[in-house]
Amino acid sequence: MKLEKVSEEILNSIKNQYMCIVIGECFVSYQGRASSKLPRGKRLIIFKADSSVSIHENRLVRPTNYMTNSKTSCTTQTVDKKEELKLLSKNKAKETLEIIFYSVDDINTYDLPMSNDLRLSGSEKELNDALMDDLSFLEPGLKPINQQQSFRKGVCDIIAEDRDGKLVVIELKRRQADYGAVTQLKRYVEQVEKIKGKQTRGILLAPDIRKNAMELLQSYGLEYFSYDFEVGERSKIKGIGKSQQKLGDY
Amino acid sequence: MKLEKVSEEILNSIKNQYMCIVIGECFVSYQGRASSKLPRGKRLIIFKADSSVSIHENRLVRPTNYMTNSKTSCTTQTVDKKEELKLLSKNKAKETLEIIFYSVDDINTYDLPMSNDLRLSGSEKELNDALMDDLSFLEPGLKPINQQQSFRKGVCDIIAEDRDGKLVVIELKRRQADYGAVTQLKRYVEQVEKIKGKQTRGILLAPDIRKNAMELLQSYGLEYFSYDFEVGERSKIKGIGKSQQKLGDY
DNA sequence: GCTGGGAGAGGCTTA
DNA sequence: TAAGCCTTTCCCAGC
Repeated sequence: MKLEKVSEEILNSIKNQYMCIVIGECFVSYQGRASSKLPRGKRLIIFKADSSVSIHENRLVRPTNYMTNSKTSCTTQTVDKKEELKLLSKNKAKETLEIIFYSVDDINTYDLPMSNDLRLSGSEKELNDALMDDLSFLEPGLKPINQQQSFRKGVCDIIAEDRDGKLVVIELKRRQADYGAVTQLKRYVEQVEKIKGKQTRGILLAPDIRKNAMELLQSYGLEYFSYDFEVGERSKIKGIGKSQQKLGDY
Repeated sequence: MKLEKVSEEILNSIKNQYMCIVIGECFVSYQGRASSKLPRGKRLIIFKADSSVSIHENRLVRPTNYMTNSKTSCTTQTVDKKEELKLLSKNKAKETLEIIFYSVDDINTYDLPMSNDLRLSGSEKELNDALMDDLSFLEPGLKPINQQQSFRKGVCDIIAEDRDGKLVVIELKRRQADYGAVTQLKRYVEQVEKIKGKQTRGILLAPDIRKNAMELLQSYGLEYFSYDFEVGERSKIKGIGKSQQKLGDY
Protein backbone atom coordinates (compact mmCIF):
# COMPACT_ATOMS: atom_id res chain seq x y z
CA MET A 1 0.00 0.00 0.00
CA LYS A 2 1.35 3.39 -1.04
CA LEU A 3 2.52 5.28 2.02
CA GLU A 4 1.78 8.60 0.36
CA LYS A 5 -1.87 7.56 0.14
CA VAL A 6 -1.85 6.33 3.74
CA SER A 7 -0.59 9.70 4.88
CA GLU A 8 -3.36 11.47 3.03
CA GLU A 9 -6.03 9.20 4.42
CA ILE A 10 -4.86 9.58 8.01
CA LEU A 11 -4.70 13.37 7.82
CA ASN A 12 -8.07 13.53 6.10
CA SER A 13 -9.59 11.29 8.76
CA ILE A 14 -8.22 13.44 11.57
CA LYS A 15 -9.48 16.60 9.91
CA ASN A 16 -12.99 15.19 9.53
CA GLN A 17 -13.06 13.57 12.97
CA TYR A 18 -13.49 10.11 11.55
CA MET A 19 -12.02 7.03 13.14
CA CYS A 20 -8.99 5.77 11.28
CA ILE A 21 -7.66 2.24 11.74
CA VAL A 22 -4.28 1.24 10.40
CA ILE A 23 -2.55 -2.12 10.40
CA GLY A 24 1.10 -1.88 9.58
CA GLU A 25 4.74 -2.56 10.29
CA CYS A 26 5.98 0.23 12.51
CA PHE A 27 8.42 1.52 15.05
CA VAL A 28 7.16 3.66 17.91
CA SER A 29 9.01 6.07 20.10
CA TYR A 30 7.62 8.10 22.98
CA GLN A 31 9.17 10.93 24.92
CA GLY A 32 7.40 12.62 27.78
CA ARG A 33 6.67 11.73 31.35
CA ALA A 34 8.73 8.67 30.59
CA SER A 35 10.42 7.49 27.47
CA SER A 36 9.90 4.30 25.52
CA LYS A 37 10.70 2.61 22.28
CA LEU A 38 8.68 -0.11 20.63
CA PRO A 39 10.81 -2.07 18.15
CA ARG A 40 9.69 -2.63 14.58
CA GLY A 41 6.65 -4.84 14.42
CA LYS A 42 3.17 -5.23 13.01
CA ARG A 43 0.52 -3.45 15.04
CA LEU A 44 -2.88 -1.81 15.10
CA ILE A 45 -3.03 1.97 15.29
CA ILE A 46 -6.25 3.87 16.01
CA PHE A 47 -6.80 7.56 15.37
CA LYS A 48 -9.95 8.83 17.04
CA ALA A 49 -12.05 11.96 16.67
CA ASP A 50 -10.83 13.41 19.95
CA SER A 51 -7.32 13.44 18.48
CA SER A 52 -6.19 10.50 20.55
CA VAL A 53 -3.77 8.00 19.04
CA SER A 54 -3.36 4.45 20.33
CA ILE A 55 -0.99 1.68 19.32
CA HIS A 56 -2.23 -1.82 20.08
CA GLU A 57 -0.44 -5.16 20.01
CA ASN A 58 -2.36 -8.41 19.73
CA ARG A 59 -2.82 -8.69 23.46
CA LEU A 60 -4.17 -6.71 26.41
CA VAL A 61 -7.00 -4.24 26.61
CA ARG A 62 -4.77 -1.25 27.07
CA PRO A 63 -2.66 0.12 24.24
CA THR A 64 1.11 -0.23 24.50
CA ASN A 65 1.50 3.39 23.51
CA TYR A 66 -0.91 6.26 23.25
CA MET A 67 -1.32 9.98 23.29
CA THR A 68 -4.29 12.22 23.95
CA ASN A 69 -5.03 15.76 22.81
CA SER A 70 -2.40 15.53 20.14
CA LYS A 71 -1.59 17.36 16.96
CA THR A 72 -0.33 14.92 14.37
CA SER A 73 1.81 15.71 11.36
CA CYS A 74 2.92 13.34 8.59
CA THR A 75 6.04 13.21 6.45
CA THR A 76 7.15 10.59 4.01
CA GLN A 77 10.85 10.07 3.58
CA THR A 78 13.12 7.69 1.79
CA VAL A 79 15.72 5.81 3.79
CA ASP A 80 18.02 3.28 2.10
CA LYS A 81 15.89 3.55 -1.03
CA LYS A 82 12.87 2.52 0.99
CA GLU A 83 9.91 4.69 1.67
CA GLU A 84 8.93 5.45 5.23
CA LEU A 85 5.99 7.32 6.69
CA LYS A 86 6.74 9.30 9.80
CA LEU A 87 3.88 10.44 12.04
CA LEU A 88 4.68 12.90 14.77
CA SER A 89 2.10 13.58 17.48
CA LYS A 90 2.62 16.28 20.05
CA ASN A 91 0.52 17.57 22.89
CA LYS A 92 0.63 20.63 25.08
CA ALA A 93 2.63 18.89 27.77
CA LYS A 94 5.50 18.73 25.25
CA GLU A 95 5.17 15.01 24.97
CA THR A 96 5.91 13.45 21.62
CA LEU A 97 4.83 10.21 20.04
CA GLU A 98 6.55 9.19 16.84
CA ILE A 99 5.33 6.37 14.65
CA ILE A 100 7.39 5.28 11.67
CA PHE A 101 5.55 3.05 9.23
CA TYR A 102 7.66 0.84 6.98
CA SER A 103 4.64 -0.73 5.36
CA VAL A 104 0.89 -0.62 5.78
CA ASP A 105 -1.25 -3.72 5.28
CA ASP A 106 -4.60 -2.08 5.65
CA ILE A 107 -6.15 1.27 6.39
CA ASN A 108 -9.82 2.02 6.92
CA THR A 109 -11.73 5.12 7.85
CA TYR A 110 -15.14 5.08 9.49
CA ASP A 111 -17.56 7.85 10.26
CA LEU A 112 -18.49 6.97 13.83
CA PRO A 113 -20.25 9.40 16.16
CA MET A 114 -18.07 10.91 18.88
CA SER A 115 -20.65 9.99 21.46
CA ASN A 116 -20.28 9.16 25.11
CA ASP A 117 -23.18 6.93 25.98
CA LEU A 118 -22.14 4.31 28.47
CA ARG A 119 -24.60 3.85 31.31
CA LEU A 120 -22.67 2.49 34.21
CA SER A 121 -24.15 1.51 37.49
CA GLY A 122 -22.59 0.27 40.67
CA SER A 123 -20.30 3.24 41.00
CA GLU A 124 -19.41 4.69 44.32
CA LYS A 125 -21.69 7.61 43.63
CA GLU A 126 -24.65 5.29 43.30
CA LEU A 127 -23.85 3.37 46.44
CA ASN A 128 -23.47 6.68 48.17
CA ASP A 129 -26.97 7.67 47.14
CA ALA A 130 -28.35 4.34 48.31
CA LEU A 131 -26.67 4.84 51.64
CA MET A 132 -27.95 8.39 51.96
CA ASP A 133 -31.49 7.10 51.58
CA ASP A 134 -31.27 5.30 54.85
CA LEU A 135 -28.36 5.71 57.20
CA SER A 136 -30.23 4.15 60.08
CA PHE A 137 -29.26 0.63 59.14
CA LEU A 138 -25.66 1.63 59.69
CA GLU A 139 -26.48 2.81 63.18
CA PRO A 140 -29.86 3.66 64.71
CA GLY A 141 -30.57 7.36 64.89
CA LEU A 142 -27.95 8.39 62.35
CA LYS A 143 -29.17 11.28 60.22
CA PRO A 144 -27.49 12.93 57.23
CA ILE A 145 -27.01 16.65 57.66
CA ASN A 146 -25.34 17.63 54.43
CA GLN A 147 -27.65 16.32 51.76
CA GLN A 148 -26.51 19.05 49.41
CA GLN A 149 -23.89 20.88 51.38
CA SER A 150 -20.41 21.14 50.02
CA PHE A 151 -18.00 21.71 52.82
CA ARG A 152 -16.95 18.20 52.08
CA LYS A 153 -13.84 17.77 50.07
CA GLY A 154 -14.38 14.55 48.24
CA VAL A 155 -17.38 13.66 46.21
CA CYS A 156 -18.75 10.79 48.19
CA ASP A 157 -18.51 11.88 51.79
CA ILE A 158 -21.47 11.95 54.03
CA ILE A 159 -21.66 14.05 57.13
CA ALA A 160 -24.23 12.87 59.62
CA GLU A 161 -25.27 13.32 63.18
CA ASP A 162 -25.62 10.43 65.57
CA ARG A 163 -28.31 10.07 68.20
CA ASP A 164 -26.12 11.85 70.74
CA GLY A 165 -25.81 14.86 68.45
CA LYS A 166 -22.21 14.06 67.61
CA LEU A 167 -20.97 14.70 64.09
CA VAL A 168 -20.05 11.66 62.03
CA VAL A 169 -18.04 11.71 58.81
CA ILE A 170 -18.66 8.63 56.67
CA GLU A 171 -16.32 7.62 53.90
CA LEU A 172 -17.67 5.01 51.52
CA LYS A 173 -15.45 2.81 49.36
CA ARG A 174 -16.67 0.33 46.80
CA ARG A 175 -13.48 -1.73 47.04
CA GLN A 176 -11.10 -2.93 49.69
CA ALA A 177 -10.06 0.05 51.78
CA ASP A 178 -6.37 0.77 51.83
CA TYR A 179 -4.02 3.13 53.59
CA GLY A 180 -5.17 5.99 51.41
CA ALA A 181 -8.79 5.55 52.41
CA VAL A 182 -7.91 5.79 56.09
CA THR A 183 -5.76 8.89 55.74
CA GLN A 184 -8.46 10.42 53.57
CA LEU A 185 -11.09 9.88 56.26
CA LYS A 186 -8.72 11.19 58.91
CA ARG A 187 -8.26 14.39 56.92
CA TYR A 188 -12.00 14.92 56.55
CA VAL A 189 -12.63 14.33 60.22
CA GLU A 190 -9.95 16.84 61.13
CA GLN A 191 -11.36 19.34 58.69
CA VAL A 192 -14.89 19.00 60.01
CA GLU A 193 -13.65 19.28 63.58
CA LYS A 194 -11.82 22.44 62.69
CA ILE A 195 -14.77 24.05 60.95
CA LYS A 196 -17.47 22.96 63.34
CA GLY A 197 -15.34 23.19 66.41
CA LYS A 198 -16.65 19.96 67.88
CA GLN A 199 -15.36 16.45 68.24
CA THR A 200 -16.27 14.31 65.27
CA ARG A 201 -16.46 10.56 64.66
CA GLY A 202 -15.17 8.98 61.46
CA ILE A 203 -16.62 5.86 59.89
CA LEU A 204 -15.04 3.99 57.02
CA LEU A 205 -17.49 1.82 55.12
CA ALA A 206 -15.97 -0.65 52.67
CA PRO A 207 -16.43 -4.25 51.50
CA ASP A 208 -13.06 -5.09 53.01
CA ILE A 209 -10.03 -3.46 54.55
CA ARG A 210 -6.33 -4.19 54.38
CA LYS A 211 -4.76 -5.30 57.59
CA ASN A 212 -2.32 -2.44 57.91
CA ALA A 213 -5.04 0.04 57.00
CA MET A 214 -7.17 -1.37 59.82
CA GLU A 215 -4.34 -0.90 62.26
CA LEU A 216 -3.87 2.70 61.22
CA LEU A 217 -7.60 3.31 61.43
CA GLN A 218 -7.74 2.00 64.96
CA SER A 219 -4.73 4.03 66.00
CA TYR A 220 -6.57 7.09 64.75
CA GLY A 221 -9.64 6.15 66.74
CA LEU A 222 -11.76 5.81 63.62
CA GLU A 223 -14.40 3.15 63.01
CA TYR A 224 -14.80 0.58 60.28
CA PHE A 225 -17.88 -1.25 59.03
CA SER A 226 -17.91 -3.79 56.25
CA TYR A 227 -20.79 -4.07 53.84
CA ASP A 228 -21.98 -6.10 50.88
CA PHE A 229 -23.50 -4.68 47.78
CA GLU A 230 -25.12 -5.91 44.63
CA VAL A 231 -24.62 -4.32 41.25
CA GLY A 232 -27.39 -4.20 38.69
CA GLU A 233 -29.91 -1.86 37.20
CA ARG A 234 -30.04 -0.26 40.56
CA SER A 235 -27.21 -1.10 42.88
CA LYS A 236 -28.02 -1.63 46.48
CA ILE A 237 -26.35 -2.22 49.79
CA LYS A 238 -27.20 -5.68 51.02
CA GLY A 239 -25.94 -5.65 54.55
CA ILE A 240 -23.70 -4.08 57.09
CA GLY A 241 -21.28 -6.05 59.21
CA LYS A 242 -19.70 -4.93 62.40
CA SER A 243 -16.01 -4.33 62.57
CA GLN A 244 -13.88 -6.09 65.12
CA GLN A 245 -13.29 -2.80 66.80
CA LYS A 246 -16.99 -2.19 67.03
CA LEU A 247 -17.58 -5.67 68.41
CA GLY A 248 -15.08 -4.96 71.12
CA ASP A 249 -17.22 -2.11 72.30
CA TYR A 250 -19.99 -4.41 73.37
CA MET B 1 -22.84 -7.92 5.59
CA LYS B 2 -24.23 -11.34 6.47
CA LEU B 3 -24.19 -11.83 10.23
CA GLU B 4 -23.80 -15.57 9.82
CA LYS B 5 -20.50 -14.92 8.06
CA VAL B 6 -19.45 -12.41 10.69
CA SER B 7 -20.03 -14.97 13.40
CA GLU B 8 -17.88 -17.49 11.59
CA GLU B 9 -15.06 -15.04 11.04
CA ILE B 10 -14.98 -13.92 14.65
CA LEU B 11 -14.95 -17.46 16.00
CA ASN B 12 -12.31 -18.49 13.52
CA SER B 13 -10.17 -15.52 14.45
CA ILE B 14 -10.42 -16.30 18.15
CA LYS B 15 -9.54 -19.94 17.52
CA ASN B 16 -6.45 -19.02 15.53
CA GLN B 17 -5.40 -16.20 17.82
CA TYR B 18 -5.70 -13.58 15.13
CA MET B 19 -6.77 -10.05 15.77
CA CYS B 20 -10.33 -9.40 14.65
CA ILE B 21 -11.65 -5.91 14.10
CA VAL B 22 -15.35 -5.28 13.65
CA ILE B 23 -17.21 -2.07 12.89
CA GLY B 24 -20.90 -2.40 13.48
CA GLU B 25 -24.15 -1.27 14.99
CA CYS B 26 -24.40 -2.88 18.39
CA PHE B 27 -25.78 -2.89 21.90
CA VAL B 28 -23.51 -3.85 24.79
CA SER B 29 -24.32 -5.02 28.26
CA TYR B 30 -21.90 -5.84 31.05
CA GLN B 31 -22.44 -7.49 34.41
CA GLY B 32 -19.65 -8.06 36.86
CA ARG B 33 -17.74 -5.88 39.26
CA ALA B 34 -20.10 -3.19 38.10
CA SER B 35 -22.89 -3.23 35.58
CA SER B 36 -23.38 -1.20 32.45
CA LYS B 37 -25.39 -0.84 29.31
CA LEU B 38 -24.31 0.77 26.10
CA PRO B 39 -27.30 1.70 23.94
CA ARG B 40 -27.43 0.79 20.28
CA GLY B 41 -24.80 2.58 18.28
CA LYS B 42 -21.99 2.17 15.79
CA ARG B 43 -18.70 1.16 17.36
CA LEU B 44 -15.35 -0.54 16.96
CA ILE B 45 -14.89 -3.94 18.55
CA ILE B 46 -11.50 -5.63 18.89
CA PHE B 47 -10.96 -9.31 19.59
CA LYS B 48 -7.35 -10.04 20.51
CA ALA B 49 -5.28 -13.19 20.71
CA ASP B 50 -5.26 -13.17 24.51
CA SER B 51 -9.05 -13.54 24.40
CA SER B 52 -9.65 -9.96 25.39
CA VAL B 53 -12.58 -8.08 23.90
CA SER B 54 -12.78 -4.28 23.77
CA ILE B 55 -15.52 -1.97 22.58
CA HIS B 56 -14.37 1.47 21.49
CA GLU B 57 -16.31 4.60 20.73
CA ASN B 58 -14.81 7.36 18.63
CA ARG B 59 -13.18 9.05 21.59
CA LEU B 60 -10.79 8.31 24.45
CA VAL B 61 -7.87 5.95 24.67
CA ARG B 62 -9.64 3.50 26.92
CA PRO B 63 -12.45 1.29 25.66
CA THR B 64 -15.96 1.95 26.94
CA ASN B 65 -16.40 -1.74 27.61
CA TYR B 66 -14.01 -4.63 27.75
CA MET B 67 -13.36 -8.07 29.12
CA THR B 68 -10.20 -10.07 29.60
CA ASN B 69 -9.63 -13.80 29.79
CA SER B 70 -12.96 -14.47 28.26
CA LYS B 71 -14.63 -17.32 26.49
CA THR B 72 -16.83 -16.06 23.72
CA SER B 73 -19.75 -17.80 22.10
CA CYS B 74 -21.87 -16.65 19.18
CA THR B 75 -25.49 -17.16 18.27
CA THR B 76 -27.52 -15.65 15.49
CA GLN B 77 -31.18 -15.11 16.11
CA THR B 78 -34.07 -13.47 14.36
CA VAL B 79 -36.01 -10.81 16.19
CA ASP B 80 -38.90 -9.02 14.51
CA LYS B 81 -37.88 -10.59 11.23
CA LYS B 82 -34.45 -9.03 11.61
CA GLU B 83 -31.28 -10.95 12.06
CA GLU B 84 -29.17 -10.33 15.13
CA LEU B 85 -25.79 -11.66 16.17
CA LYS B 86 -25.35 -12.21 19.87
CA LEU B 87 -21.87 -12.58 21.32
CA LEU B 88 -21.55 -13.70 24.90
CA SER B 89 -18.21 -13.45 26.65
CA LYS B 90 -17.65 -14.86 30.09
CA ASN B 91 -14.64 -15.05 32.34
CA LYS B 92 -13.76 -16.96 35.46
CA ALA B 93 -14.90 -14.20 37.75
CA LYS B 94 -18.42 -14.90 36.45
CA GLU B 95 -18.51 -11.60 34.66
CA THR B 96 -20.42 -11.40 31.43
CA LEU B 97 -20.18 -9.15 28.42
CA GLU B 98 -22.91 -9.34 25.84
CA ILE B 99 -22.68 -7.71 22.44
CA ILE B 100 -25.65 -7.73 20.12
CA PHE B 101 -24.86 -6.78 16.56
CA TYR B 102 -27.72 -5.50 14.42
CA SER B 103 -25.53 -4.87 11.44
CA VAL B 104 -21.87 -5.06 10.60
CA ASP B 105 -20.22 -2.54 8.28
CA ASP B 106 -16.83 -4.11 8.14
CA ILE B 107 -14.88 -7.00 9.60
CA ASN B 108 -11.19 -7.71 9.17
CA THR B 109 -8.88 -10.33 10.55
CA TYR B 110 -5.14 -9.88 10.85
CA ASP B 111 -2.43 -12.31 11.80
CA LEU B 112 -0.47 -10.17 14.22
CA PRO B 113 2.09 -11.70 16.56
CA MET B 114 1.00 -11.92 20.19
CA SER B 115 4.24 -10.35 21.22
CA ASN B 116 4.99 -8.35 24.27
CA ASP B 117 7.60 -5.98 22.95
CA LEU B 118 9.47 -4.54 25.81
CA ARG B 119 8.86 -0.88 26.26
CA LEU B 120 12.14 0.46 27.46
CA SER B 121 11.27 3.06 29.98
CA GLY B 122 13.48 5.96 30.87
CA SER B 123 14.52 3.82 33.72
CA GLU B 124 13.75 4.67 37.28
CA LYS B 125 16.60 2.51 38.36
CA GLU B 126 18.85 5.01 36.67
CA LEU B 127 17.36 7.84 38.66
CA ASN B 128 17.93 5.84 41.81
CA ASP B 129 21.48 5.11 40.80
CA ALA B 130 22.13 8.70 39.86
CA LEU B 131 20.89 9.75 43.25
CA MET B 132 22.79 7.06 45.10
CA ASP B 133 25.97 7.99 43.28
CA ASP B 134 26.05 11.30 44.95
CA LEU B 135 23.72 12.17 47.77
CA SER B 136 25.93 15.09 48.66
CA PHE B 137 24.30 17.34 46.11
CA LEU B 138 21.13 16.94 48.10
CA GLU B 139 22.90 17.98 51.25
CA PRO B 140 26.61 18.11 52.07
CA GLY B 141 27.85 15.17 54.06
CA LEU B 142 24.89 12.91 53.35
CA LYS B 143 25.96 9.28 52.98
CA PRO B 144 23.87 6.26 52.02
CA ILE B 145 24.04 3.42 54.50
CA ASN B 146 21.96 0.87 52.68
CA GLN B 147 23.61 0.86 49.28
CA GLN B 148 22.55 -2.71 48.66
CA GLN B 149 18.97 -2.48 49.77
CA SER B 150 16.34 -3.43 47.25
CA PHE B 151 14.28 -0.79 45.56
CA ARG B 152 10.71 -1.02 44.60
CA LYS B 153 9.56 0.33 41.30
CA GLY B 154 8.73 4.00 41.26
CA VAL B 155 9.69 4.38 44.85
CA CYS B 156 13.19 4.61 46.09
CA ASP B 157 13.82 4.31 49.74
CA ILE B 158 17.25 5.29 50.73
CA ILE B 159 18.43 5.32 54.26
CA ALA B 160 21.31 7.69 54.77
CA GLU B 161 23.20 9.40 57.50
CA ASP B 162 23.70 13.15 57.63
CA ARG B 163 26.85 14.91 58.77
CA ASP B 164 25.57 14.97 62.34
CA GLY B 165 25.15 11.22 62.34
CA LYS B 166 21.37 11.46 62.19
CA LEU B 167 19.45 8.91 60.14
CA VAL B 168 17.67 10.19 57.04
CA VAL B 169 15.01 8.32 55.10
CA ILE B 170 14.77 9.55 51.51
CA GLU B 171 11.86 8.78 49.28
CA LEU B 172 12.14 9.48 45.57
CA LYS B 173 9.02 9.99 43.48
CA ARG B 174 8.95 10.24 39.74
CA ARG B 175 5.81 12.29 39.67
CA GLN B 176 4.11 15.01 41.64
CA ALA B 177 4.01 13.94 45.25
CA ASP B 178 0.57 13.57 46.82
CA TYR B 179 -0.83 12.67 50.22
CA GLY B 180 0.08 9.07 49.69
CA ALA B 181 3.73 9.92 49.23
CA VAL B 182 3.80 11.94 52.44
CA THR B 183 2.04 9.35 54.56
CA GLN B 184 4.26 6.66 53.09
CA LEU B 185 7.40 8.57 54.04
CA LYS B 186 5.95 9.21 57.49
CA ARG B 187 5.43 5.49 57.92
CA TYR B 188 8.99 4.64 56.90
CA VAL B 189 10.43 7.25 59.20
CA GLU B 190 8.41 5.88 62.08
CA GLN B 191 9.45 2.36 61.18
CA VAL B 192 13.12 3.25 61.09
CA GLU B 193 12.83 5.18 64.33
CA LYS B 194 11.23 2.18 65.97
CA ILE B 195 13.84 -0.27 64.73
CA LYS B 196 16.90 1.89 65.16
CA GLY B 197 15.67 3.55 68.30
CA LYS B 198 16.82 6.99 67.25
CA GLN B 199 15.23 10.09 65.87
CA THR B 200 15.13 10.06 62.08
CA ARG B 201 14.66 12.72 59.41
CA GLY B 202 12.49 12.17 56.37
CA ILE B 203 13.13 13.72 52.97
CA LEU B 204 10.68 13.59 50.10
CA LEU B 205 12.27 14.10 46.71
CA ALA B 206 9.88 14.71 43.82
CA PRO B 207 9.53 16.86 40.69
CA ASP B 208 6.60 18.63 42.31
CA ILE B 209 4.32 18.42 45.31
CA ARG B 210 0.66 19.22 45.79
CA LYS B 211 -0.09 22.13 48.02
CA ASN B 212 -2.03 20.16 50.59
CA ALA B 213 0.53 17.39 50.59
CA MET B 214 3.16 20.03 51.34
CA GLU B 215 1.16 21.24 54.31
CA LEU B 216 0.80 17.73 55.66
CA LEU B 217 4.50 17.14 55.17
CA GLN B 218 5.38 20.24 57.10
CA SER B 219 2.99 19.38 59.90
CA TYR B 220 4.79 16.05 60.17
CA GLY B 221 8.14 17.80 60.34
CA LEU B 222 9.34 16.16 57.15
CA GLU B 223 11.37 17.83 54.42
CA TYR B 224 10.79 18.26 50.72
CA PHE B 225 13.18 18.87 47.86
CA SER B 226 12.18 19.27 44.26
CA TYR B 227 14.30 17.98 41.43
CA ASP B 228 14.35 17.96 37.66
CA PHE B 229 15.16 14.96 35.60
CA GLU B 230 15.57 14.20 31.99
CA VAL B 231 14.21 11.08 30.42
CA GLY B 232 15.89 9.51 27.47
CA GLU B 233 18.48 6.92 26.62
CA ARG B 234 20.02 7.58 29.95
CA SER B 235 17.92 9.32 32.56
CA LYS B 236 19.61 11.73 34.84
CA ILE B 237 18.83 14.13 37.59
CA LYS B 238 19.37 17.64 36.37
CA GLY B 239 19.16 19.60 39.53
CA ILE B 240 17.88 19.79 43.04
CA GLY B 241 15.83 22.71 44.21
CA LYS B 242 15.30 23.76 47.75
CA SER B 243 11.86 23.56 49.25
CA GLN B 244 10.22 26.59 50.76
CA GLN B 245 10.48 24.96 54.11
CA LYS B 246 14.15 24.41 53.66
CA LEU B 247 14.69 27.98 52.51
CA GLY B 248 13.10 29.16 55.68
CA ASP B 249 15.83 27.46 57.61
CA TYR B 250 18.47 29.76 56.20
C1' DG C 1 -3.95 -18.52 42.56
C1' DC C 2 -4.30 -14.39 45.39
C1' DT C 3 -2.49 -9.89 46.82
C1' DG C 4 0.06 -5.66 47.18
C1' DG C 5 1.31 -1.63 44.72
C1' DG C 6 2.97 1.22 40.69
C1' DA C 7 1.44 3.61 36.37
C1' DG C 8 3.42 7.90 30.87
C1' DA C 9 -2.08 5.60 35.13
C1' DG C 10 -6.96 7.76 32.40
C1' DG C 11 -10.79 10.43 32.96
C1' DC C 12 -14.17 13.31 35.46
C1' DT C 13 -15.78 17.13 38.39
C1' DT C 14 -15.29 21.16 40.95
C1' DA C 15 -12.90 25.25 42.71
C1' DT D 1 -6.28 25.60 34.80
C1' DA D 2 -5.14 22.75 38.90
C1' DA D 3 -6.48 19.74 42.60
C1' DG D 4 -8.66 15.95 44.16
C1' DC D 5 -10.40 11.44 43.57
C1' DC D 6 -12.70 7.25 41.48
C1' DT D 7 -11.82 3.34 38.35
C1' DT D 8 -15.04 -3.09 35.78
C1' DT D 9 -8.56 0.83 36.94
C1' DC D 10 -4.67 -2.55 34.15
C1' DC D 11 -0.74 -4.95 34.89
C1' DC D 12 3.19 -7.17 37.01
C1' DA D 13 5.79 -9.30 40.62
C1' DG D 14 5.91 -11.56 44.82
C1' DC D 15 4.19 -15.01 47.89
